Amino acid sequence: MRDQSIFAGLNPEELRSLSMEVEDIACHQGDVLYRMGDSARYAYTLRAGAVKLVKFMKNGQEVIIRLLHRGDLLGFEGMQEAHHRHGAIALAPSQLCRLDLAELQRLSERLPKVREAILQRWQQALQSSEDRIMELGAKRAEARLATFLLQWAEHYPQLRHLPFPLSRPDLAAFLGLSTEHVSRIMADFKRHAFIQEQRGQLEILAPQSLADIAGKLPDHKLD
Amino acid sequence: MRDQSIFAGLNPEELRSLSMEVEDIACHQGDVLYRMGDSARYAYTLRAGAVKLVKFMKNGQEVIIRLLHRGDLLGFEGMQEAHHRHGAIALAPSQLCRLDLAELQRLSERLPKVREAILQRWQQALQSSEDRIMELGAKRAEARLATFLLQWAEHYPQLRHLPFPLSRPDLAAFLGLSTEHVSRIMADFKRHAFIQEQRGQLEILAPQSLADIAGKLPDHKLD
DNA sequence: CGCCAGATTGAGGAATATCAAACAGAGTGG
DNA sequence: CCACTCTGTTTGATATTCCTCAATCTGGCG
Repeated sequence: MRDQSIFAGLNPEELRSLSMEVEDIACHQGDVLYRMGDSARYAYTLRAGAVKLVKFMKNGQEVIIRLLHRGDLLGFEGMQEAHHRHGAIALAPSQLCRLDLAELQRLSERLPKVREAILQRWQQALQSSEDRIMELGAKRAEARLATFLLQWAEHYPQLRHLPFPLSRPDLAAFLGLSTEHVSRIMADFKRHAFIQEQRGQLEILAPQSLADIAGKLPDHKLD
Repeated sequence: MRDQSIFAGLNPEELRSLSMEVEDIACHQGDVLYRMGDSARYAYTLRAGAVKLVKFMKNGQEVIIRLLHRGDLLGFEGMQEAHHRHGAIALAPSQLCRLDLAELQRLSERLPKVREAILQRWQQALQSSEDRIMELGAKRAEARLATFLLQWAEHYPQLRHLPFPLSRPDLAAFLGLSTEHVSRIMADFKRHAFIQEQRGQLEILAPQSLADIAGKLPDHKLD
């Protein structure tokens, strides 16, 4: 993909060569990797597929805290806290590497390179959370969705036949909107031929138009 | 405060004893510590006062990414990135310690304790960002504001005469609302005698009522 | 006293949620 | 191969939340 160093210090081969025990895991759509509050024994790297990190509000409403793609890390909060801070659920058939947190801890104390890699991703996570805060705090539904679609596409080399395993409720839980509203906007985007969708595949037809909407031009309504 | 270890590994005395150069800095309300995009030479610890980290949208709208209190760190993104990711502005007269990032880098490589301390705070920052995502994504204005007031109060030992240097636009920029809406809700809270406000000081009169609202009980309107 | 910036209030409108109903598509059993 | 059901999506009508714009108010300060 875009960044070969994406696994630097944390790719399975390298870790195994350091006598770290790395378990390969495959899971299907909907599988729960861990639940929020579970005591944290393992961390994971996502090798293929997609995973959502979720929390729930008191009333049971689900909120998606982060979406993970190939190369992302999850469960690493266990390096500092005893329990997982979110639930992790596979959105699509996925492959992961499971790392023992205790071993990882030791390794990271010995190897600056591993430390660096973890810190790097941590930084990325913080960055992306802050971006979300801006999106949620300052943009309207259309703009949020447009931004999201473009960002999603960035994780793939092409604009056509993108894997898109998110349901409408998932999108809603990520964007802070109602399912119906998301559905309406997606329909709008399709009517305007900005995107196309079929059986879990997405195609970005008019990235520029989406980018315009994502920028939230004032008074530039769809129509 | 609540947590004596809050400066662990990063209090000025300790750092100085490690032959780290630590510059004490005092600033007044409105002072800019650094701007977004500035090349990052220094990091800071906030010893007293309050600071906001801000970003701006293309249209110029300000968004407050994080609010910092006594003991918080800022500018540490400079350990991984060359430039500051946000602007930092003092909300009140504040005192800080300025640390040279290069020195800090060296120190953290040598001393696990310092590393630990930084990592700890990083985790906290991520945690609080994720909490914000939930707030912004799933709660209504009233609930957001109520939550915020209670969280603000948590940073002080008492519920009366809390320093509260935030303007209405500041609150709005933090909560993702319009100034007017914030003003209305604050007025509501005062009318219901949940809070009281005078000259930059806040008093929480009915923490439980605020907590109820923060929980966003359905159908439990103010009235 | 008069002035000014920030805060409040009001009225109207836009954005979004809610509730209910219709719809589409993938299995499934006949 | 065709209904039939089930789940997820779309659509519609309506209510609510929130924003915008304009006007008024307040408190500090020259």
